[in-house]
Amino acid sequence: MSAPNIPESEWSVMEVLWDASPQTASEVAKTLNQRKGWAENTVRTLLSRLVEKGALEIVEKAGMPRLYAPAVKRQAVVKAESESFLERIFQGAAKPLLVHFASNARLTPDEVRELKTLLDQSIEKNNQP
Amino acid sequence: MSAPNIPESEWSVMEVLWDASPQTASEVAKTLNQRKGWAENTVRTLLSRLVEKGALEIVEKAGMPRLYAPAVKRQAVVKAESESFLERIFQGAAKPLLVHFASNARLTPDEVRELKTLLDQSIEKNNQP
DNA sequence: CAAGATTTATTACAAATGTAGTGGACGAGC
DNA sequence: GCTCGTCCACTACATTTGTAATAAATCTTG
Repeated sequence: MSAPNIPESEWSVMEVLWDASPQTASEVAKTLNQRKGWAENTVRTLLSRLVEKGALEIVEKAGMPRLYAPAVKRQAVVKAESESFLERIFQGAAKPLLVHFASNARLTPDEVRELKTLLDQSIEKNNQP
Repeated sequence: MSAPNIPESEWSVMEVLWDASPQTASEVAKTLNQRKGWAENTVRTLLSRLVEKGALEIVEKAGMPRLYAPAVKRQAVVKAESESFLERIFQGAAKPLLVHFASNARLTPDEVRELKTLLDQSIEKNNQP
């Protein structure tokens, strides 16, 4: 089951908790009420669904409201989502994807330099698998 | 409404028609039956939904089965999906996305060269907007 | 033209998603 | 102890998606 599937609105909840955790439901709700105008119960529902699918975990504290925290690393979910996106839209071919984003991105010269370095490293890695 | 939202299974249908069009429903169905094992009616349903949302158009021919053809360019939909993905997963920041895919991709030296060239061009473009 | 084959339209139905409302449990004050 | 505000669990309900089946219209062919 590795990285769970996280639809858009649940993703917003994860963001909040990846930013800072653990938090209580009402803290998360407050944030998302401001950001998205969502009702408290909406956020609570999303929290529950995320717990069910193993993306969040609950920290119980005697007498205190529960605290929620990510059970999966952002990195891992980003990776999974990225792979599925790559598969879906670019048939798994990374190059066209990179071409697409490289052509459309507005990057600073520094960023370009960094990326070029990364690309070079990716070759080296390929040579010693 | 520019580029319509196209979920995964509908995307498979689009692929078939972007590859070659126009085609009849049963032609598309035959292809997808092989690729995915889908029933004819499943494909017909997806075709209808895609017509409804304006992603496909029907070419009526007197006495002949209808032909379906894309009403939106692959390019355009790829662009829209890419933007939404970038927004959703990488908060709209192209660099982290590129870093992610550049680090994980297995690219040939030729591909790397090509991408580096593209990156350089992206800078030039930035300098004369 | 009747019967079967093909095409099209309508309907089905469960799971997932977006977005809450209701009602009960529990602790803080009056 | 009763009342009010929180917190939590359960329920709700429309849409979208995945995956078809059924029925109606039409074409083909004996």
